Amino acid sequence: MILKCSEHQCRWRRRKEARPEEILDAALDLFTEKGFSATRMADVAKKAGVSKGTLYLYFESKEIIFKELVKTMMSPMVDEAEVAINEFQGSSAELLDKMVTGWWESFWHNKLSAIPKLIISEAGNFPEIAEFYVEVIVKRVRGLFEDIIQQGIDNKEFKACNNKEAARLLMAPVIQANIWKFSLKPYDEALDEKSYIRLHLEIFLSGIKKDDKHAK
Amino acid sequence: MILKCSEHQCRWRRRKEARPEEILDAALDLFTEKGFSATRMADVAKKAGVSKGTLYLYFESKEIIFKELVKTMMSPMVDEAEVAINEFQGSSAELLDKMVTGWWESFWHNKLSAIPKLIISEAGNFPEIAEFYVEVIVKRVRGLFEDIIQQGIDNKEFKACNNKEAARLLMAPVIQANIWKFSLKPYDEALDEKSYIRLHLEIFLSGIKKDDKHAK
DNA sequence: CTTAAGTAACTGACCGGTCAGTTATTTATA
DNA sequence: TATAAATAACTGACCGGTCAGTTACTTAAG
Repeated sequence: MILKCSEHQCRWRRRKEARPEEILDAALDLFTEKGFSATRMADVAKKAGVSKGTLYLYFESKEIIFKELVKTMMSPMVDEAEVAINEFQGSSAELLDKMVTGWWESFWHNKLSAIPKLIISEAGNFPEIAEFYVEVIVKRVRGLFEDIIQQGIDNKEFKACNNKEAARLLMAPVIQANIWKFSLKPYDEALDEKSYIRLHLEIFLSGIKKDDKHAK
Repeated sequence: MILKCSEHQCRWRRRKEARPEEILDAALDLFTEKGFSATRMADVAKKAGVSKGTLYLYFESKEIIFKELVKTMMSPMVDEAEVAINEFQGSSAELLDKMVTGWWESFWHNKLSAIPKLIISEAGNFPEIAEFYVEVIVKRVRGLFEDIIQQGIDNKEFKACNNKEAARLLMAPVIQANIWKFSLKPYDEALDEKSYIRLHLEIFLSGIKKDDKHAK
């Protein structure tokens, strides 16, 4: 019988397939905890259960690891949002509500929610990553909201207004809370995020909807 | 006649009084441009027109310089806001409008507006600074808005709602735009900030005001 | 089946460069 | 001259990335 290393005691195993994801996972955890610059490749290696040299067998550089995180792990989330919108039946207000509540919920509980704060923190020193993130994530997500709002304006559900500005305004409290979660939250007063978002939607939707025609 | 250095050519002059502010100014510029960690003390020294050693005659460490920036330059802005509120005559909605527009305007054009993004970026690695900032700036500013909103609720101008959440919601788009300005702006679509804030106030105030009693 | 030759995944000591902070020395000024 | 202010050379720790060598696994000949 052939005895593989896995059935013996051995210093390491060959696991070519599993390494990249394990390395990305370890990197995300450490980037989240310490930020990109302050994360040491030695620590990533240790957390991923490999040696430092192995990291460079799979990724050219620290920066490439960061970029790969955005590319391979975040983009799929936007795809999901797109699908959800296309399948939706109902008013624009209901769709916005569903999107914000849904996106919020799924994003808030996902490890990846640390990425926006990371990108913002490091944008100055890694312009390429920031540019990539804006093109691939920011503009796309915002575009979804812009379209829904424009639709609401067209069908007289919402007041006439600049839909691009409105989309940013709709997202701002969500993004703001997300960034806060990964920066000042430990030092600040607690916040009930669900209740916060519910109030946001109440105020925002009430503010953007056409006045009832019987109102003064 | 005694000829002072200033009247000769000389390698340097004694300027004990002027140094601290010049150093803080130089540091703020570089922190804004590169972030805290990526800023080199040698560059701060060069920009301030002194040698690296001189920095340490006036400040114990790089971190202390950062902390001092917040302490001596940002706090006075909160004082101003407090005064403006106390002097104001008018409705709560008008006061909120004035505060957001005014705070926005003055902050947006001030060098110090780079500090929030800096703090958020470095909060993980410099908890002491983050804690200090939250206590001295964040809670105080938010408190001002909380009070105005509560007043509006009490005098039936606003709907009953959680004033702490509402205060955060009012500030979120402003802070969000401020952070964006110092991170993703160079890579993102342009934004007319004045118009953006005007729309925010329209939607928010319209959303939080008590419904007209003749409305359905 | 056994095993020796071959391959590629993996390791970890090391290197070159960087940078916050220190100190021996020089210079401006009272 | 005395000394406070400022300099510039220096130190030592740190870290991203490299590479010569090691080991797990594969394969093919016997």
